[in-house]
Amino acid sequence: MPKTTILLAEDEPALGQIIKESLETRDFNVILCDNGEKAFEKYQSETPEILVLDVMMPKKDGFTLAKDIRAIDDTIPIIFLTAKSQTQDVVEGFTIGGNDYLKKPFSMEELIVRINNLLNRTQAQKTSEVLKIGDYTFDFPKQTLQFNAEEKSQLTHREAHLLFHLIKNKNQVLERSIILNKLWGNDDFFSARSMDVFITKLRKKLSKDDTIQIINVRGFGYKLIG
Amino acid sequence: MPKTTILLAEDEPALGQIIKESLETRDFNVILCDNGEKAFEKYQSETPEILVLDVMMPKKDGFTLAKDIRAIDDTIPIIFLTAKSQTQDVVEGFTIGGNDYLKKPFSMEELIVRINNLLNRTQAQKTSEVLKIGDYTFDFPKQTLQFNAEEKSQLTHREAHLLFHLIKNKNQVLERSIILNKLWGNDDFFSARSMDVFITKLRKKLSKDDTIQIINVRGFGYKLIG
DNA sequence: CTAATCGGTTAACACACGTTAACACTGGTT
DNA sequence: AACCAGTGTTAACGTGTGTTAACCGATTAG
Repeated sequence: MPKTTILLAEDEPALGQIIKESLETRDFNVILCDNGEKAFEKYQSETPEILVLDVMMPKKDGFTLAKDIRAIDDTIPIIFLTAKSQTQDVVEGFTIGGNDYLKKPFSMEELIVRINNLLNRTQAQKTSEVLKIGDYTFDFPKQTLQFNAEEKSQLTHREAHLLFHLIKNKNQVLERSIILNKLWGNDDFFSARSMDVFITKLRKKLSKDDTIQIINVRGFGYKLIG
Repeated sequence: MPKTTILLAEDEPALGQIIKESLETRDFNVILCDNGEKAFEKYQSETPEILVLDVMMPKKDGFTLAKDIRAIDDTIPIIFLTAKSQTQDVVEGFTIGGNDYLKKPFSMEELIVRINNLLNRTQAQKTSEVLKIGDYTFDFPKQTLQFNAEEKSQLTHREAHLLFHLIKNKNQVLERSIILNKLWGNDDFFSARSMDVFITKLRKKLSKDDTIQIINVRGFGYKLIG
């Protein structure tokens, strides 16, 4: 999974560096700018997934910057960092529309929670992980498998993950060791036998559509065709 | 109004006493401990509203102490007192979930301003914790759950806390041990079985909207989807 | 051809989790 | 003091999931 890119605009160097480093330990990719104009340039060149903007900045303040970016992109989540002197109603005007704000001083935990909230919300609306394979519909997050308009059947956690990887690599050979390491954390004898059992289970659950098959490639892995 | 209780952990006796006395003149109730272990005991027995922790202490340092307390309570404000002015230490403090930090030497005025900031802020944010999940509206502070426009049903304390964490981690797997340590304070057999009961209760109360589900991930935890 | 290896299938098993009810504890009411 | 309602824990029993074992056929190396 590629890292999520955050554009951070904060003019106070020490604080900006602290936030940047903390977010990087949480596996985000952070671009730090110390004024609004630079931030606008970076927004266009780097296409970040989310913006964290200090309100008071030289050259171009956070609200103006947000307005300019909103004119181009009206879905990207924005979090404002405001000093305590900002009046309540100015701030609240901007909280409508997928935005959020944080009063300084704030804890990193709070910021991270809000970033994740906004990312999840927009992600859930963008790409729900519903995959189609033959006459089946597979909902990975809900772990359900539906044949045509028949009743949904519930898959177990392991079944769902295994099927997910097979579908993602449809019509290609998926190596045994790769699956084993991803789902079992190792590729020893017992895990391998366990996986065989799950392949059997999936074959059974996918047997209603005979155009799709899980084919074994001896010594290498499996290939889902359909 | 009852006095606000501050837990102060500071190993240098002279400094600890000065801070304690000046805070008491500002009408705070101060518990002073000279090491991290004592502080943890006092935290449990006295339930303070805010923590002021020296980073370098014998027995248990401030960061470790904060980590242990955060496992139980993730809302209590924490202020770190640090002699080391290096950025890395500050970052570590923030990522644990600390709310603020002060570099030594600092003025009492600074400390008091920050204490008041954090107390006001967390109070203000606690009252607005209204979360949406599917067709339900969950009011965490009021412990109510409402389906569409139907009448609100009252949740118990445990139910509300468990649901809160599930919603905060919506569409991600929430580890059993994390929930158990946060809500029960341990993760032994009996607490685990107790939690199972509450999961059952929540599933029942959330059953009116069948797009949302609490899915179990065997051996890891639960995932709220919707 | 034979032995060795890999994978397929089924069943047995251990244990994590689900569900319900009984129980203990608390705080309030009469 | 006796009672009651509400809350959370413990107990008992049932179900589901994933691992292991056993047995088998298919494929391939020697």
